[in-house]
Amino acid sequence: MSKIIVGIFDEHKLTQEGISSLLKGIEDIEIGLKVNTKTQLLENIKSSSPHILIINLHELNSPLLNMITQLSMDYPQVNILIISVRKEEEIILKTIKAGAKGFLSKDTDRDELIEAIYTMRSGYDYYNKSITHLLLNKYINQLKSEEDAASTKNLSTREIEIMKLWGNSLTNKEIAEKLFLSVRTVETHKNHIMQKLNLKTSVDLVKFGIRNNIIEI
Amino acid sequence: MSKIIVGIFDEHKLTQEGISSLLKGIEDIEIGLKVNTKTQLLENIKSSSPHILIINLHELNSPLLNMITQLSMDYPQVNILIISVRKEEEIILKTIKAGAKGFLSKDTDRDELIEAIYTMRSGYDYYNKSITHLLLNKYINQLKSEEDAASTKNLSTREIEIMKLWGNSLTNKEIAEKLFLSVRTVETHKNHIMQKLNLKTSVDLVKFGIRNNIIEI
DNA sequence: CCAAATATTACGTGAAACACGTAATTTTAT
DNA sequence: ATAAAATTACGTGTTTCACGTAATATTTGG
Repeated sequence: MSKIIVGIFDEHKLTQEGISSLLKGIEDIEIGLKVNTKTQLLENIKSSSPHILIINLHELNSPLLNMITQLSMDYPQVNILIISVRKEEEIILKTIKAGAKGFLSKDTDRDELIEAIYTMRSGYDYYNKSITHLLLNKYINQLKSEEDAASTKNLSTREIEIMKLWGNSLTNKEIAEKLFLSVRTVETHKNHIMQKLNLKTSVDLVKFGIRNNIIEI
Repeated sequence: MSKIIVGIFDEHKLTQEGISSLLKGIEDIEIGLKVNTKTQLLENIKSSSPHILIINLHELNSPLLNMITQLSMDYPQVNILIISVRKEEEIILKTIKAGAKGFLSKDTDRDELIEAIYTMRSGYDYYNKSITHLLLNKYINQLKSEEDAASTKNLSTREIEIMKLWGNSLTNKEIAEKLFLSVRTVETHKNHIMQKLNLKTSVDLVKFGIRNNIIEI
């Protein structure tokens, strides 16, 4: 395969140099674009046509996010790799949704950067481990608090199950079919839930479910 | 550090041999336990006390899941690493919730298996990339559907007003009295809201209201 | 181990809410 | 000025809710 052309967009010249120097001397990689402003980037991206565009994201603001969206639509062959010191869920997800194909957080070393570039050159996405952990932790906390809610308010397994399905917009009939129960049984379970939780309306039940991570919003 | 003692539980002897051979010849790793049944595992786990217990999960059933839960409670020093050809969200999350510290899907190569073992020996969790993708996709889909809903909100003042009251746990009758309307009118407004937002159930309406700051949670 | 408590299943009945249509009157926007 | 949208309201059939009763089944505490 021919050389991988890498572009670097970084509003801070110094950090840009840092990233650039990390990649210097790698035979397969050629840095074909180094820009500090949006204008420079848009002027030169076409002629340099990098395979990978590294964007060092110092802070997430909507102009930058829009730029990423725009780039990924106008130049789909350019794979955008975000580097960011911050790794809040919001930032990661928004950039990926905007079209970024990779994300590296601050605890990434040179080897991983290179690995990411190769991976993305082959057409795959690359997200580093801290992101997996971030997402997993969220999931697991969700699962845990689900249990907490169930146990503190002494809802039974079946009740939680039905609440979940109902909170997922299933009708009583659909729930009944899914669980091989009669509609009346589903209703009874729901009655019991309302009694146990001392709730007045089903609106309250949805809210309770959301607050306690039983129902996804 | 002394050798890492690895145990392998696999109901299929052949695949067990495969995993075992992948690890053969690595100086730091010693395979101290190779079992095919739950009974064998429980009989020998204590004496062999592996640092890592690889469980090849051919299919997820509750006895296996319970076994994982039990093991992780009874032998917290044994780090459980799940290997599974399947990678449905449910399986991954359930095993992790049951106490597994690592998960590798079928597209894992030998190097990654070894990396996972070293990582877990150091006390960290290890989940491979396909899992990140799985979780990310779920998040992104969620974000997308949220946006669609928000962009479609051309609700009238009256509709918002009724939605708010309803979201405050008032019944249709109460809303009607408060606004000097007939119950039927309140119903009509709610019908219109549902149509405009293209929602199926009132559960969805509560969620929409909360997401769009119309209903307080 | 057994009694008591809880969970799970299910029905009856009347009231409330929902789905889907129709429709008159008023307000808004082009 | 006139089309589009908002506000009001009803008809009718279906579904859900509230509240009770009740037969197993399972779990748990003494």
